[in-house]
Amino acid sequence: MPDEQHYYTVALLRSSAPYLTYASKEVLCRGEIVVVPLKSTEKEAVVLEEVEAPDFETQEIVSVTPKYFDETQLRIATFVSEYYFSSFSEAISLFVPHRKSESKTIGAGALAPSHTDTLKTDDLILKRPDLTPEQIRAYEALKHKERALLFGVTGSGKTEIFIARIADMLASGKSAMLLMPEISLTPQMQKRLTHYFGDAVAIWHSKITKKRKAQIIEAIAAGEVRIIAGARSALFVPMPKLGLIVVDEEHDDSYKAHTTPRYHARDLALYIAKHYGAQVILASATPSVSSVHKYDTVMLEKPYVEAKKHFRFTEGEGITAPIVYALREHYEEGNQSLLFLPTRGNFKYLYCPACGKTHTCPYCSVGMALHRKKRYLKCHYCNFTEALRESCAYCHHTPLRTERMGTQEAKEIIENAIEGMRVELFDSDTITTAKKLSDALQRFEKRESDLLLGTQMLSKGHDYPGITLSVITGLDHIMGAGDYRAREKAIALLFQIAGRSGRAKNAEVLIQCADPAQYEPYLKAGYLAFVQEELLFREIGNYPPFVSLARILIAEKRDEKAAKITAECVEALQRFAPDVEIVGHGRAPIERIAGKFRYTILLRAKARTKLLKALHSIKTHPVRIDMDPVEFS
DNA sequence: ATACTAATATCA
DNA sequence: GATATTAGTATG
Repeated sequence: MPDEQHYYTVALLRSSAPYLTYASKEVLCRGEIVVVPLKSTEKEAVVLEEVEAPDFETQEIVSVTPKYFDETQLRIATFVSEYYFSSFSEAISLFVPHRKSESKTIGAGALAPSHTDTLKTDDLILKRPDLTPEQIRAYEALKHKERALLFGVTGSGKTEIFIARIADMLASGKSAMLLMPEISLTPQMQKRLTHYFGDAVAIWHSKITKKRKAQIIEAIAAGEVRIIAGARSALFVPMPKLGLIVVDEEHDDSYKAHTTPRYHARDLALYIAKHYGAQVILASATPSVSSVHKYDTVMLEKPYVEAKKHFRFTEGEGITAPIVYALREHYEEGNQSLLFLPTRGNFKYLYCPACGKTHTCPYCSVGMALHRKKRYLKCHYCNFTEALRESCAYCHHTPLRTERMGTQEAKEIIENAIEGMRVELFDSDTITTAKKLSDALQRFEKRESDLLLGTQMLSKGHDYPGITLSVITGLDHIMGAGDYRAREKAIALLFQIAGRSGRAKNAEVLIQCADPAQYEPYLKAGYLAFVQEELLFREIGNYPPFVSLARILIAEKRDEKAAKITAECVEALQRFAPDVEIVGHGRAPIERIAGKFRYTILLRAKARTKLLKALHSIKTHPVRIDMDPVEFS
């Protein structure tokens, strides 16, 4: 083997360059990661296949690393690149490579996962949760299903059920994966998992250090770590003998990646599980409309504590008198409350009362958010920042007013209105680190604060004990977003926030909206009743899960160029009618971001394959393709 | 992706 | 006319 010259096509990692061919004296295996010279630098690349000597000049690979992707990873990456329209390189770069073990030599056959039978079952702490009769019923119902949706209201004990299934995996020598939508949810879950499984649990997400990740990979290979739990990226950790993937809070849109490849971690989990013969459990108190339609639902009905909830409605915008009254009432009774402000309404904008203009970003067609504390204006989309101005840029009128309610402003209003009330801000501006999160929650738990005031973050599954009042404002903004998922988003949020209160005692939920009739029926009938009704609308209106959608985004510096590309794509796509329908095309809701003019085309098709075929025909145009979009701005 | 090159705008 | 900025192209 030593002196012969071999040639291999490779895919550069973290690059969209085409496959390149390099020479090697050594025999290389498909999937091995090598270092290759490119221009004047060196890059990591994955070996694809051996080829005949090409008719152009080739360079020698620099070195072979001890890392490799297995055949399954390569195949899943191929699927991801084709379905989500990325290069193969971008798709394979999602995966965490295996490490070659010392004992194995390089050569054909050496790259199969080398640790299929090295899992340690003997010295493992194997505690199981005690399940209630209702939990046992649900556990038995989903035990033998290849995939299932576990539906249970907040506090019904879903977690114990999938922990029981994880215990089953460990007992039978398999491993398990648990996905959560947010990094901020991992500490709580880690605590619970560690209680049952000790060091067999590892947490994985983008904030885990390189060094720690290397340790984890080592521990997985040694069979010590058997459960990987974390955010989206945990899905790409190589787990030998994978038997189960749990997707907790499966309805959460955070599972959709917002950089290429724009995969949906829940959907991809189902695809990956099929390759490994693993079970999938999707869990949520507000399951997605699509999942209810697609998968067998296992219900978990009885909450531990049967709390009575009283729902009340109020009109208006921002912090109104009825909201203050309710907060004061609960405060004076010595209870704690929670107040939700919508993320959209969370930004204050500079607004001129004389000419009516909003101060917009010079590069984007959006208002610039006002950060009053630091006295500057910032664009939410491109991060352009400028000093706060006193007079209107257009008509020089002074003073300027602020529009919409921010958390900071709401806090001040409430603190001024209610003597002594201690408000804990709980939004992504304030809660920037894990420490700040746990501190805030701890202060609340120790009753050093009386009100949790925040945005979207409040709807995620953190544990807030002792809340007797939940106030939800700005639901109409979400309901009015105008895309096909607006109703689902609004109703799910309502149920999530409502579920945060009254875990321990009877509670009140105050909902600020224009039209209670849009919400009230479901509060009585339950979330699944809403989903069933929504499914009827979706079927009639031709929306997912009855069709597949794709969104094409065109963003160019020159408006005419963007318009031209859009028109060309529309023309090319029209040839695929009636299999593929152009739902609409034109300027994007946010017309300009970072100086680029934006257009979108929305496509719909009954057959996914037809949709993919149409989209692959326009791949040559400079466009971004978003399959199964969850955002439409 | 990114280094390199051609094209075009900017400036003394 | 030289230089800075941008757009386009090939990379093995």
